[in-house]
Amino acid sequence: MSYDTDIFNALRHRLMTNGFEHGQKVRAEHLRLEFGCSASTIREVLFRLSTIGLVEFREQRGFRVPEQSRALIHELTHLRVLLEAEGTAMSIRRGGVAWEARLTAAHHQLSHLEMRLQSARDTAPFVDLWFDAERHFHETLISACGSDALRDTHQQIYCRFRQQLMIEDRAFDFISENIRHHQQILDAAMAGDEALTRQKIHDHLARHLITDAQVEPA
Amino acid sequence: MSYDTDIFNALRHRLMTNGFEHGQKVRAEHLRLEFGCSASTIREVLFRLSTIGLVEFREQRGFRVPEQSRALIHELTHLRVLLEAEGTAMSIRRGGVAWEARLTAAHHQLSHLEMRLQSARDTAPFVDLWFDAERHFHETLISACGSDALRDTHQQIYCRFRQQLMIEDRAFDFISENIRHHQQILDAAMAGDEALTRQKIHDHLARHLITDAQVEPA
DNA sequence: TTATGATGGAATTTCGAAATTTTCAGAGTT
DNA sequence: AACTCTGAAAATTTCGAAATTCCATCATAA
Repeated sequence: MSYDTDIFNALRHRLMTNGFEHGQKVRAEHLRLEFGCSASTIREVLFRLSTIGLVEFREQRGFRVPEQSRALIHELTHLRVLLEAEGTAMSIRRGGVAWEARLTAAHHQLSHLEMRLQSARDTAPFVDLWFDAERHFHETLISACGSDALRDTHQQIYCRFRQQLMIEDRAFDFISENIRHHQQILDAAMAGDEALTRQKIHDHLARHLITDAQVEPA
Repeated sequence: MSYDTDIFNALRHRLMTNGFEHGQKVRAEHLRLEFGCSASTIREVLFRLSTIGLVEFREQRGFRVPEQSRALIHELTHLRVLLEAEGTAMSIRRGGVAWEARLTAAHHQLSHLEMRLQSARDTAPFVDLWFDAERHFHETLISACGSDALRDTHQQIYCRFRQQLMIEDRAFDFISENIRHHQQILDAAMAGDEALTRQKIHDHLARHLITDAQVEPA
């Protein structure tokens, strides 16, 4: 495995979880020391991350983590619903039993974790696990869509979405809501009901959308 | 303007038009000589292009232009329809007169060019102009959608779509069809009919989709 | 003839440093 | 107090070269 790809994945993960603060400058010089490689290598990785929007690049002023923004969260959520609903509908049509099995497994793992989270006193040690399980469930939803392009695009948007939410969003505040949503998505998908599945995916993410009421508060 | 960005745009344009053949290796060493910069600079740019899918990267084996593939064209078309129809519907809702004016202007330029193309003996000198006009029209369609994230994503997909089509697709073979399609999209959008506009955008791109009949030819 | 392995040239990846630009703290001015 | 200037420190961008890895060619052997 090459250096480049390792560092890319490490930084991507850190940017999606809580390794950086929004708006913080990402100093290539510091990362160079941390990873023990040269500035060029770090720079390559940061450019790659900037192309998918995980860091912003300004000439002569380096890279920085995008600011958190309600409007951007709304945009990314909208795109996620669009891509995820479409991909899941395609999976329903062409996934077959193998996909249903994988989806059931992914949901089982996720819901098991969420149950434990619900009754845990200290949720901190679960955060990383939950993060992976939730992502795996949503990736599995679209995994049988048959379009790598759609999956890649969805992954880009999902990464940015997570990055935007990470600090504000306390996963545990909405655990019981999430459990219900995930169950509904699973049920609708297993029943082969495309329209209902689309609806449930939308409902699951709807709280991140800005409604007209919020834009123009009477 | 920095070197990096210049080279990035130059290569992106070349990859979208006809500067490279599908599957061809992109030798950083050669580009280094051509652009008169160092290998690292070229490498940075190629990594950025690889992140959006315009070149493929394999460790220790450099970069190459993606192969042309019917399946990929189908996937990219599908995504384009999804994003462009959604973005245009949003533009219809919130674009207002300013957007209508811009769209009319973009369409006028495009159709004027297509008329001349239709009657031209040698179409070669028009290709670049048509390329820009067509892209401008489609970008204008979604320009008032209010979501930078959607616009960025659409642009990525559009670039890859163009790259896949460039060699196979002889623009002039479908000029009269395109003229009709563009007119229908414009009319539906100006009439404020979201559903019809979505339909017309789909129809416009439908010939790049693989139908069931093609997949399983009796 | 086919397969295997060696070899040299070409392309890649990474590095460290030089050149350029920004940033920031503090001195001086209005 | 607010503003500008200045110079040093820090960060960036680019470069050229060293180290590594691939690839085509050819020689050798089964």
